[in-house]
Amino acid sequence: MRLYNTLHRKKEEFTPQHDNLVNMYVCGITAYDLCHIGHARSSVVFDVLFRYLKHKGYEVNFIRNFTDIDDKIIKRAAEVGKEASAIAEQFIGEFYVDMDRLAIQRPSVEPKCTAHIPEMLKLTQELIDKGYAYPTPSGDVYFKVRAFEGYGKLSGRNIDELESGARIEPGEEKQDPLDFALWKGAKPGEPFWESPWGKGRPGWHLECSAMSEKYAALPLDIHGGGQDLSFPHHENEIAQSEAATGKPFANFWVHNGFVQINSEKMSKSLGNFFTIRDILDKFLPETLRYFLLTMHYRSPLDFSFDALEEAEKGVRRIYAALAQVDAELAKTAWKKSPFPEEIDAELATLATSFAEAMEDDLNTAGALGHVFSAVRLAGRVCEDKNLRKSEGGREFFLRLKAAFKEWGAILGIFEHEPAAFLVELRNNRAARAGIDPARVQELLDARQAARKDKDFARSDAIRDELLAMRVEVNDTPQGATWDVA
RNA sequence: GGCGACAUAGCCAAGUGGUAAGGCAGAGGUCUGCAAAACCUCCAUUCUCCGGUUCAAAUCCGGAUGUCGCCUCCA
Repeated sequence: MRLYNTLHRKKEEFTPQHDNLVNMYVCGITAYDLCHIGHARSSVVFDVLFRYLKHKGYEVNFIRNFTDIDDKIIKRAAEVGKEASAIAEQFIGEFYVDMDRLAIQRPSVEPKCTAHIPEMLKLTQELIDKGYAYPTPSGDVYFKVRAFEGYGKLSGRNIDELESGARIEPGEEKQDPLDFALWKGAKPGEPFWESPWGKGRPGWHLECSAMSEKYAALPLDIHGGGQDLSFPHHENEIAQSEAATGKPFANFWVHNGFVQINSEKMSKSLGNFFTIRDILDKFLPETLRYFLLTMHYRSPLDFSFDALEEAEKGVRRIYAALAQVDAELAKTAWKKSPFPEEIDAELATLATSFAEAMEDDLNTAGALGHVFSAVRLAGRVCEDKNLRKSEGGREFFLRLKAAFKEWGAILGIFEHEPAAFLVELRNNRAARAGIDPARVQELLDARQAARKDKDFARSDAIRDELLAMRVEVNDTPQGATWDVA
């Protein structure tokens, strides 16, 4: 497959170095608060990459860390009067709740920063020994950025440009404003670990370098994360790891684009901030996941509840088609009438196109276009009396279901039982619209009675009443169903 | 100020040299007691603008305009 490599700013053919094994490291969360929709995007993107690589037959060693000690965690802990470790544990738990709802598969390894202090001390010592780092009197250890040739190669910056923006904060003992902390001496009251340089804790960038090296043979095949992490975090990881090992750190750098609100970056200060729970209070996880996949992973994605509602309609249409296919397959008698080869051929073409889209830098938006073509194809067969009753039609339906099963496993959607999912989706929409399903059923029963008596005036009056509640009635041979208009 | 990304229909969005996927919305039709859903048909001679390269450009190059991001913690 082809993947966009931030390091070279172009798409490149992806091949792992060790035969069939893919080593993939993705920066995980800092556990100090609930996850927001940006975390959802990043998680979904790399989950799809993980699923797709496995689908292609690779053995994927997927490492995703937890930053469980950090300034923000300490600050939060102080605010609520808890231990930093308790805060981290709490929000790691909340993280899993959100990830599970979004059908994010668990990575192969999920190392925590605090469980790898010895590895980080060792790496820091190595960097000091090789002249890439220095301790300060107050117990900090800094990485000497100018000692590392190639600093800036990922983010496309040169060191002198960076110099102009950097400054030394009061109290810091850096030799150069560009230098960054590998180890931070503990301030009074802060959690700490013993080190050769005194009590302290690791700097944020260090953990990813130390844990990558521990859980994978460097260089990594893929290193991923949000676009904002490319500088300085990923740049610093490269500096640390390459300075220490003398080997390239990662062959492919993959960065997902940002979630924006009204074309602006989401941030707490702007007040345009949504947690995953804010969304899932109103919409099904499937809807959010589908929405996130309708745009290419590198593009900025504008989030709004209106856009989510539009995505929801797409999800509904796909499941409606799958439910109809299931209904057809539930029949027992099949005719020997001929089934056009073109339809089977078209399905095969769509499967190829889907694969091509995924091969081309994980183009899920393009792939979903082909999914809809399959939906229309299914509709065409379901619509045709002869086709849907034929032996060939039955085989077509089975092949279509198999295709959806495969696509669903890659994208992490379409995996629910269609009829049950449609009811769940409708109830979700009804709850949002403030509709009482029991009241709807009452009116539906009354309407059914009127229809039985051919009292269409009364039947239509009831339907108007329902419509006023935003309930849309759909008469089928099996009785009336409803949805939110 | 430095670096970078993006600009495709009413809206969302694929498409990186061969003549504009898909979704939502909209129009007409089939079906229906009438509807709805589903299905069929239609809906960008054109890809922000101006130049250039090429037999051929939404795609490559140069310029302009606009939007956003990074340069500080950030998915």
